[in-house]
Amino acid sequence: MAGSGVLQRYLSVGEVASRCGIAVSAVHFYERKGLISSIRTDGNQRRFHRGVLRKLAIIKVAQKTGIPLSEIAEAFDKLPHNTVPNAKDWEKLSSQWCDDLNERIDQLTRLRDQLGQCIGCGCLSISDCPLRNPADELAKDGPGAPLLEHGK
Amino acid sequence: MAGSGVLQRYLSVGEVASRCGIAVSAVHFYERKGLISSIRTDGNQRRFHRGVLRKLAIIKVAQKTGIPLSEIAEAFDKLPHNTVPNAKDWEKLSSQWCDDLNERIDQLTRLRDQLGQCIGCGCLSISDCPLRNPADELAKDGPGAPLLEHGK
DNA sequence: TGTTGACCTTAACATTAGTTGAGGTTCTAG
DNA sequence: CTAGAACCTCAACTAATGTTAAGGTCAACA
Repeated sequence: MAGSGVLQRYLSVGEVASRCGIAVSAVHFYERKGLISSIRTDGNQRRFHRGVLRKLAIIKVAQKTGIPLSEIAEAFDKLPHNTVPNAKDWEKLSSQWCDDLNERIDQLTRLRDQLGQCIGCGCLSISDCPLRNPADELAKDGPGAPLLEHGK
Repeated sequence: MAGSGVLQRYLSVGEVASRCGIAVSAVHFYERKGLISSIRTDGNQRRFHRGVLRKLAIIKVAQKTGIPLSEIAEAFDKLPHNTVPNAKDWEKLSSQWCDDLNERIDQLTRLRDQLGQCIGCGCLSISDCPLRNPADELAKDGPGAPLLEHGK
């Protein structure tokens, strides 16, 4: 085990991976993308500060909400200090992502309602739907699908 | 213009693309993936039955709900007849996808609530969070991230 | 008939988020 | 000290969803 003190100061890549429930290759990947960082031993092996666990936990949550890694990296970069995110940082990040999440939920909810309406009205399938031009001669009005723009 | 009768029976790929608001390359792509089909002119150009517009509208909606193309293709394949989806088909497809959508919304909602809780409790950032082992010595209990499993 | 825009195929590229394998080095336990 | 586990790099591959480019053909209008 790397650095097996009573209170380990540094973690090997394998330890980080297993403690976070992700693959070693994913840890490497996140480091390449600049999301986390490490120092090296004399033998060129990575050693991670334990704060990386918090970062990885944050990454996992953000990913679940649908935030791409690039944005997560950006958010990390914008933190005032370049160490481990503290409580205040986390609050900032998470409430921002919570907003994003709410917006995505709203979008999907609107879509669901629209879909529900369209199941009833049959606008996708029946030619006399108010939104669908009867003989499709609306086409000359220009491109773009006039369908399913109910709620819009 | 291809087949310029008073009531066009067949559409060229460009017409289909512009009427659906998608790129020609996307139409080709969907055909390669088996989602739509066409016949050919003597000169080897595609001609699409107008029903393809309905199919493409359905594809667009399904994609918005997060259904991958492979599943859309599967759903199309399972339709009893192999022509254009009719009202009943559409109802079946859309209500199924509506269920999927609802589930995704529920998932995201649970995540949001969890995130909201964690903003307050600070479990990701503060070491005395009930879910976070104080000195991280819980690690020997095996791999896996113990964080953010509140609502689970 | 000539020109031009729309079309054809095939292959390569782009993006996101990683995984897998080859070939070689380091670390740790016995 | 040595075997084997864990680590290293680099390149290639996966999957989904398309786009772009190259090189060639077709068709419609004047």
